[in-house]
Amino acid sequence: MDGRYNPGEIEPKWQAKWEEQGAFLAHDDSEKPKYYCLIEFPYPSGQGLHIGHIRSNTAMDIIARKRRMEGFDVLYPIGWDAFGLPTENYAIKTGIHPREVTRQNTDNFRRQLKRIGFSFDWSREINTTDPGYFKWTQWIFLQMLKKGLAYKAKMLINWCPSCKIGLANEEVIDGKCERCGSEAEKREKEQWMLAITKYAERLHDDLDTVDYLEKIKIQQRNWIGRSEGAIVKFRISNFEFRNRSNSDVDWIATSKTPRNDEEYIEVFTTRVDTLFGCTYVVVAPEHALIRGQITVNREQGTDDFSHPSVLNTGQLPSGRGAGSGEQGTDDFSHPSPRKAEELPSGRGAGSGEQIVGSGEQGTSLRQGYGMAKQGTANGEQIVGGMEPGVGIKNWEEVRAYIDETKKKSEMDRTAEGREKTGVRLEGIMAVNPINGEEVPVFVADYVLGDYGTGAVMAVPAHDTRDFAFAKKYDLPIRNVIMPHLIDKKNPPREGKKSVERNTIHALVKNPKDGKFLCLEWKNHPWITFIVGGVEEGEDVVEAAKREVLEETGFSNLEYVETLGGKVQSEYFAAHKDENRIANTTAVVFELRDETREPVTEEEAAKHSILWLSLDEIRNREMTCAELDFWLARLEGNEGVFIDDGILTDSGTFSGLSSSEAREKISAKLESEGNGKKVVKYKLRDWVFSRQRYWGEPIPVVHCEKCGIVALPESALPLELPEIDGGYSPTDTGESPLAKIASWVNTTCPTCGGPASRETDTMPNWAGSSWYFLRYIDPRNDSALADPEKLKRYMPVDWYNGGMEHTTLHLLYSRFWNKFLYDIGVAPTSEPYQKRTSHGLILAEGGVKMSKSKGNVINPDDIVSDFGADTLRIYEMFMGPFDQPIAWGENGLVGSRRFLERVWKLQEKLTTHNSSATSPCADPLAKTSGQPTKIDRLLHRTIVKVSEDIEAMRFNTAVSSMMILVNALEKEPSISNEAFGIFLRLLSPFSPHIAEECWAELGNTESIFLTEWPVADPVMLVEDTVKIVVSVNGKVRDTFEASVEATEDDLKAKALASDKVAKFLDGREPKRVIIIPGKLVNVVV
RNA sequence: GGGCGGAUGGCGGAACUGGCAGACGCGCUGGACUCAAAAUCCAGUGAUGGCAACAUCGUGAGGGUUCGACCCCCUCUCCGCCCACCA
Repeated sequence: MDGRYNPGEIEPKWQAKWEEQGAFLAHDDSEKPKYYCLIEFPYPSGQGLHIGHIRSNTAMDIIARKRRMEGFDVLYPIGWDAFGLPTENYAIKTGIHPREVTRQNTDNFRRQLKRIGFSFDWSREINTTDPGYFKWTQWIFLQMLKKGLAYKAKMLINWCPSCKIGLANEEVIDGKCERCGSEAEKREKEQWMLAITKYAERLHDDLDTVDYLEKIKIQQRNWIGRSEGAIVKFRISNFEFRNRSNSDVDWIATSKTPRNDEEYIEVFTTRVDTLFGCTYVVVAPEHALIRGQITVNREQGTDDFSHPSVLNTGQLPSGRGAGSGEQGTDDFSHPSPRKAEELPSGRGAGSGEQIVGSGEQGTSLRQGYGMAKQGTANGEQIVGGMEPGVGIKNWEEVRAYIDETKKKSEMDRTAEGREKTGVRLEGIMAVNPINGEEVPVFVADYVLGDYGTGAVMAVPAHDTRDFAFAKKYDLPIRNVIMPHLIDKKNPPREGKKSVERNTIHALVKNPKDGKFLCLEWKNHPWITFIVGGVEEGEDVVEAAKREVLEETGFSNLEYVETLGGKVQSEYFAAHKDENRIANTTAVVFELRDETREPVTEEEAAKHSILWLSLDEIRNREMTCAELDFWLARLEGNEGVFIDDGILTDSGTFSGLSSSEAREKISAKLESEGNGKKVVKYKLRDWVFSRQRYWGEPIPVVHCEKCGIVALPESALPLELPEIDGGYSPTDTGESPLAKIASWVNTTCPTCGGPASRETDTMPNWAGSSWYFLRYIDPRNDSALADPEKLKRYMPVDWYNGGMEHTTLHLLYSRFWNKFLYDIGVAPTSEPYQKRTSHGLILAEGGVKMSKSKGNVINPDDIVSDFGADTLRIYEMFMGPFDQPIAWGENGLVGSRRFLERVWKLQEKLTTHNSSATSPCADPLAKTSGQPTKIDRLLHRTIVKVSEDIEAMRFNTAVSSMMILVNALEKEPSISNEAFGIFLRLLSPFSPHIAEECWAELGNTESIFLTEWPVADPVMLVEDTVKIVVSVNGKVRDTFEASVEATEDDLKAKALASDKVAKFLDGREPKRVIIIPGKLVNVVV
């Protein structure tokens, strides 16, 4: 060692050596077990490497380096997710070819990453824009097309009328075009779709087989949105057929359902237990019943119930002529894309895409439309059928409503407090199959056309949305679920008989002072409202009035309201010596005057009258289990009870719990052909088209004769044509590719006739959906990757990335991998064994770093000023890895000082630079003799650092190394062995300084070829421990004790303490709690 | 509205499974070195009271469980992220 720590000198030196030695290459033929570390490959933006990239890359670099030292052959690859909007926009602005921009940016990123000293296998670098790469992206698309997972459908896209281009969702800010600020519109366009919904169940269930952070699993599950429920068929009465004749298809013949004059609305519900409370039915504006339009490409393949979501008569053959007989027959409990040969047709609307602003950090896996926006139109083509509004008498009004809905922007539909609107369909009624009751039918936009069946049974008593709608349109509210309570004060007693009764609580208010009439019982310590039973067939209000009169004599009451539905409570009725199951209705009255009739002596003997204000009721011990419900409802929290409970007024199902009732009611419906249990997913198919230049061309042509024809695999890669100048999309919203006639016009691979190329390109999620496979065999020209190599490396053992990618990217890539697994390409069903996430690095002040704010930190500056090792260790030390953290320069100084101190430790080495052989071959070499304090600390540090790395607690790992260095500094001398062990612990964090010091120790071999230190158990055993003595839980003293000290020893020693004696103050300890090895607590 | 996460000194953050709150780092204060400064080193650093030993208080607020609570339970406030009329 010569003098000062100079990272500017040693860092490039070691980087060059490692590269020269191929130190971090993965070996396909290695004997060692493999370990595949993956980070999300960056989008090479013009802004250069973000400080956040360094944090996540360093974390995985630490794991990769540790794994190598643990004897694994590690694959830690890197590449570029280089298709994407910023590059394209830059090209539009400057006219520079995106390929050139990409080249410059990747060069810069590569240079920056290499300066940090990451142990990437650079020989496997990939780039999604490289034809040798996207050849296989296109190939996968063709396989999906073959298996019927890729299809075309009409979709709404965001459209800027001023810029005349389609906008990705992230380009629409608050409903406006990001660039020009004009209001974005929706425009219908035919789009390529990928049927990810066919994999919904497996994507959901297989999460059980992988080791992802729980929060990631939760997000994935929520996104997939599995819900169990039931389809219920409501027959439409008064339905009038019209206009069958003008259909150009024989829909009757192709309709799978036996035709009769009954038509149905099918609703999806998760709460079939509330079916008796249904007082109307609502269909979405998009629903076929009111569109009255027959559509194709609807639903098929995405639903797992036996009937389509619209009128049975609406069924028509799909556009491909496959016949709608197929429709609905797919059973997706075991989806097998291998079998799915038909083009599944467009269930058009997609789910809400969320673009999660990841800033420039994290990775580029961030663009595109993602899954389609919710609430957009179904991909439908009108081919004939009924005329609009069949059977609907107020069709004009209905159509006006629908038109209005269409005009509403996405914003309006979700903003403005979401007041519910709708129109009743006059002339038709729906029949509730469980009780034969006719209920009205509405169209309302609070029902979504693309979820479930596009129709709901409305149960206002038990659904807040239905409730709001029912209130507004004055529809009946029927309570059929009772909350269930057990009275805690008088719980039911075992062995007593149970009696179920309908009861009332009368809440009688005196308008003079606002107080309520209560009863104070004489033989029991009770205060109650006026309580009583409801006679068979008696009206609850009448019953309540009667009870008030009988018990108190007040006779002139005005009925105010009934407080929601019944509440069931179980309690022990001491005055009757029996358990009661009381189904209680609360009725509110006001006194018109204080007229009182005489009360029988018997009643008068039982209780006396008490007037209590609401506050008193709340504070006094009322004997009323239902009190909380009554108070809430009195205060205007209307009686919508949305939880599970006990059924009431539900025919033979009354008395069942909600969950029992769901089973039994759906079983009954199914046995009668009126419904069945189903599972639904919120997940929508993936909109896969972009009207952009800088993406993978979709490798199909449109032939006048043959329709959509896939390119043969031999024609791949289909490369982008050169464009002079304009990379802007066309005025029509088509991709810029559409402008290049020489490229568009081609011949059909099937018939040789004229054909035009598809001009849409793929979203840049495409390239990132399978890149982890390509790393394994990145130069293979004849296959996506060699199957043997795939088998060696897959699955990815550890994949770390940002939470912003847990829904879209993670789901897309799992989907593609599963598809590739199904067609025999990928060796594992799940691509990633383990997934963790990092927190973002924010700018100082906790805001996002952005060019416009001028608060972007350039890693080059930090490396120049402090060194890569300092930057790395600081980013690990600054805070918990999984939490967002604000950047601050302050801590950097401390990290640099730490490395300086490490450097200086070399001066204390006992055998400085004296040996050419490796003095630290065996990490446990020096465990003989009496372990010193330093030995023990060293070995504890080995344990701490090892464990912390595995748990990604890098901050505390660094802290424990600092503690060790602080202690080593105080030693007069340090053994080479001890220092060597420490260097190995440090090496994954700050590899250059560790390697340099290691070489200075006289080692000729890289520190990364040594083994990861293992702690000697002997060194971890302490012979004395510090025992804390507390009195009443407050620490008063401590003492050293042997680890073998018995409880009695500890107790005696603790009680002998002067300080304890002082706090005992002569009193005898009541109790002494002894936790061996830790503390003694004296209780007085 | 729903889900997830968070709140600890002047600051970033520690605290295993309920057992000495504030590790480690930054900053600050004092000292050493220096003509001086930087760098480095040493000591101190939660608040309050006290010359001090020491005592009391203290982990967003309020309750509870416990011998003992940053940690578990209940209620609430605030912050972040994600989703959001999903039947």
